[in-house]
Amino acid sequence: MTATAHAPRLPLTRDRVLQAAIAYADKAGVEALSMRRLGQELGVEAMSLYNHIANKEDLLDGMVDVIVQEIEEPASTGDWKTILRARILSARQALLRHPWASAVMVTRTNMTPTMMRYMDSVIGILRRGGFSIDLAHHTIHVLGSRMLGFAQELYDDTEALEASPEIAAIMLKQMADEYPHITELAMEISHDEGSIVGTGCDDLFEFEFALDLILDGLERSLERT
Amino acid sequence: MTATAHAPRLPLTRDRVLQAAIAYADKAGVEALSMRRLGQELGVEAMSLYNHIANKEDLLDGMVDVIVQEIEEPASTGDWKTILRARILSARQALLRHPWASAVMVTRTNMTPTMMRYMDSVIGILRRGGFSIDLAHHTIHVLGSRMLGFAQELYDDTEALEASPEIAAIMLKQMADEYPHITELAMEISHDEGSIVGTGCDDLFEFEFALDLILDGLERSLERT
DNA sequence: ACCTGAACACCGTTCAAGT
DNA sequence: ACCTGAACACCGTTCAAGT
Repeated sequence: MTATAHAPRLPLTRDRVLQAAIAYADKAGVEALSMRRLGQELGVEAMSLYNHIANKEDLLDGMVDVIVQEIEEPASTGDWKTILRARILSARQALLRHPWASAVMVTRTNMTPTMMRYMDSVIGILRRGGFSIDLAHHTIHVLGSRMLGFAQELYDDTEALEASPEIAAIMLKQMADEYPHITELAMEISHDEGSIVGTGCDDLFEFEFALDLILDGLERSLERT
Repeated sequence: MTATAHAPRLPLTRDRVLQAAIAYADKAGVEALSMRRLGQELGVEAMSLYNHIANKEDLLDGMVDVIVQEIEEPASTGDWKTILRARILSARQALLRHPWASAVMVTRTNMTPTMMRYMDSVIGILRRGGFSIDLAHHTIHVLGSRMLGFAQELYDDTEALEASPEIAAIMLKQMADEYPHITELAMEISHDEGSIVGTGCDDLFEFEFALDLILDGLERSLERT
């Protein structure tokens, strides 16, 4: 079999498998990522992958691990609040590059070394800032997934506006009766978004609003000690 | 609630399907819930279910819907903060009865009428408390999943202590080098938990700490207007 | 109107067999 | 040591056929 027609076959490695999985999830979504398709992507049978990863859970753990490694440590100086804020917003940047990542992180139950290292560094920032062990512990709970740069957004704001404007207008009448407050809020949002190019900016505003509210609250807790 | 295979066969209804699905998830976990198994549970072929639910997504939507309906509206009077706090802690109670519910909620993208009604009532509490539309909107983002009574706990506290005490002690030495802050925190927690019966109480403490920190922050935002 | 059998197009994973 | 073919035990979903 001549190999000239195809690219010279690199040997499979764990890293190459993870990179291919991430690239595929980036372009097709995680829900489309199966062992068979990943094998296909690498020019290999699905079963070969098991020589480099234990199983699909291990694959997903590894993918998340790579993303967390991508979080850059901003060279910020200052108090704990400034440093932590920069670190979390940096994590958010890494997450935004991989839209599937937050959904997968939520399903992880195994701590990976990279994840441990990240959490350890966050706790370190707090401890050096004067947080007691207990307060640092509570902070981890308060931040939750926000520590990694994503929030548990229950539903998308824009969902209600997905229908065509004419249909939306009719639905609005019905909605206004049953859900007056949501309707009121949705209309306000749709006004706002008309005046902005894109919605990414808005999301950042909401994320920072929540983050700062929490950081301010923590600062008060710290001062109270 | 689930009919045994020998009982006289009740006609299948959407509600009976949802109740059976919830009961099965309660006892076996959602990951074990398949259309085939649910059919089995109801003494029926899996394909019959499609006469009452559109597909599995619809099944999960319906299950969540039932849980949200189970959230009791506490008859609390007072300011927005007291009322909202009671409502969220009541939501937490409903969620605790169904350990799988929060994981499923996180994957929902379709708003159901019951979900809309719940969110509308929360926004209503805020608006009556003097929140502007914008601040009410931000509040939804700040609360995120906490509005429904659960937090995005990234990893379980107790995980590090799952191994046997002897092995844990050896691991601790290695861990202390690589992850000093996590180790310090984990040891503090293990001390605390030794003095308490069960951990459910502790989880409530963390939940309330975070909730109160957020509510206090919102109160300050409100006063600033 | 509701339920079923058979079938389709997938999954993750194993294991003996090949190179 | 790594890769493959075949197979196992599952999935969700469809559709024509039965009652």
